[in-house]
Amino acid sequence: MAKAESKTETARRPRAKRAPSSASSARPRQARKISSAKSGSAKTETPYHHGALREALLKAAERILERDGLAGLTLRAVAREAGVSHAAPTHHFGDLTGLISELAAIGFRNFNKAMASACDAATTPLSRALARPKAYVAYAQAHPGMYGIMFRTERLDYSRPSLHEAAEASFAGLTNAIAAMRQEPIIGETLTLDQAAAIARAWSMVHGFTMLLLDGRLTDILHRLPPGTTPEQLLEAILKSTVPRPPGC
Amino acid sequence: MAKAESKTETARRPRAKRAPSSASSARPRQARKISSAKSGSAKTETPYHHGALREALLKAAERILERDGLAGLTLRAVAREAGVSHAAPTHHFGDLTGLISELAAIGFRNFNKAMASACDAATTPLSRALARPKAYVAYAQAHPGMYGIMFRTERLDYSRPSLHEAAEASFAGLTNAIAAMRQEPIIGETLTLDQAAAIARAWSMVHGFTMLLLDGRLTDILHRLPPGTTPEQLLEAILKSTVPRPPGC
DNA sequence: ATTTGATCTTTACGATGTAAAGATAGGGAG
DNA sequence: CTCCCTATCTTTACATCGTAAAGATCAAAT
Repeated sequence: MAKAESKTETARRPRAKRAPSSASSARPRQARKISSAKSGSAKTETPYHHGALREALLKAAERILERDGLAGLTLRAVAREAGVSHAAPTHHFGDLTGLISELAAIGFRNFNKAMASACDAATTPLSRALARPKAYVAYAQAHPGMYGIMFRTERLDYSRPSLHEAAEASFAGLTNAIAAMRQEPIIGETLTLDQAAAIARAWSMVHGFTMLLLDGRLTDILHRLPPGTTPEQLLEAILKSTVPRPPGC
Repeated sequence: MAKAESKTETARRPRAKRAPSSASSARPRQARKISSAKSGSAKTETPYHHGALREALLKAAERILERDGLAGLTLRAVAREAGVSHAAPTHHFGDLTGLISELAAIGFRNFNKAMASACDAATTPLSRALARPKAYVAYAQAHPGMYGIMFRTERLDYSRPSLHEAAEASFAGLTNAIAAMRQEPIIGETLTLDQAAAIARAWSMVHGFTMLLLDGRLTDILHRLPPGTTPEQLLEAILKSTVPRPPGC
């Protein structure tokens, strides 16, 4: 650990220890109150002392995740990035698990949105069938840290409604896509073994491919293909050899 | 963190600070020197002061991994379990990454052994085709902590020869199995897109299935199947709908 | 205007990884 | 046989982390 951060974490912010009314708008924090440079427009976008911290922390966490990766995402780092004390997040998320879960929920929502819009944009049946898994992998490649949060779980609290709903929506989208592809809607809560196998197979394959790709375990395979072959091409080759399954056979 | 371990880590072992020859065989350590209760058989299995620590640490790490899971596997916990000071592992593994990598190498070797013997035991072509993936998932279910170490990487140093070789052997086994199944041996270092797709698809599917299963993300699907359906049955259904691929079609 | 309660900061504690310096033998050089 | 050398292990120290508890601060309600 230790990332050459120096600065012994104590005495970071001057904070004007004992001066209740020194310069009226002394603005003790610096990283807050940035939007609406003009004074209040009767809407108080950032309520000065509190209110926007929760969103600010989530934004900061996402920024850290994209900049420093999963290892850099600590409670204290998030607080530092947001310009507040290291214990501030506690009141909003309770826990590191809480913050990560809430962040993962955001990730799932964006993830679902990306897949849905990719599906909508497709025209031919074949492209429709390929659109979802391709969007899946594309999202993971574009946001590896977020995908790691979402799936390399361990520290995720699914009892939180936001996370539960977002992840559930993701699973429902997959299930519906498979059902639509097989022209065999799902009845009630039960599944036939065939249906379950189709769903689990599709999910396993795409998830496994994504994990192996992000972990760099497919580079050997890619290097043994004609130079310049992209992961997307490999994925497409995999999908095309699996997806069709014409009624016969 | 904190697992109710109390004991402030200082002043753990009496160690007989200043008594060079108090009772001759004072046995300062307790967790070492256990084999060969009879005195030395001219072979000195455990060289009294050093030598077997490396293996002891790896054993301790594996024990912790199976008992407390991935979160409990820390350098200090391993040292504690082995009955040595918390800095002792440094000299043998250099790093937490070093220890985990070495442990993962052992895991890969056992993993490969399990799959190979499962393959050898199979008789019919169909069972041969199913044996490897089933053994794959079975190993992961039996040793989830170890599988996590091996694949939920992040802290793995593939430049270590032991890990590199063991993981490479695992990949080679998969590749050979696919090649044998397609009756189309691989020529040289290059792969056709079809071959690469077959390999990547097989690996992605089994790995993805395993991850989702270990993370509990397949329980919903399993609960919507006839009660009592096991993960193995689901896996078999998935494989049977994928593997055959008869020459036509 | 005073109190109240939510929000944020300080302070503190145990745990972790890692580095550096001190102790301890096992084994060779003289 | 004695003495030193080197690998091995222990102590000590430090920065960081998550988390809990107590103090400060401000918006708003009474």
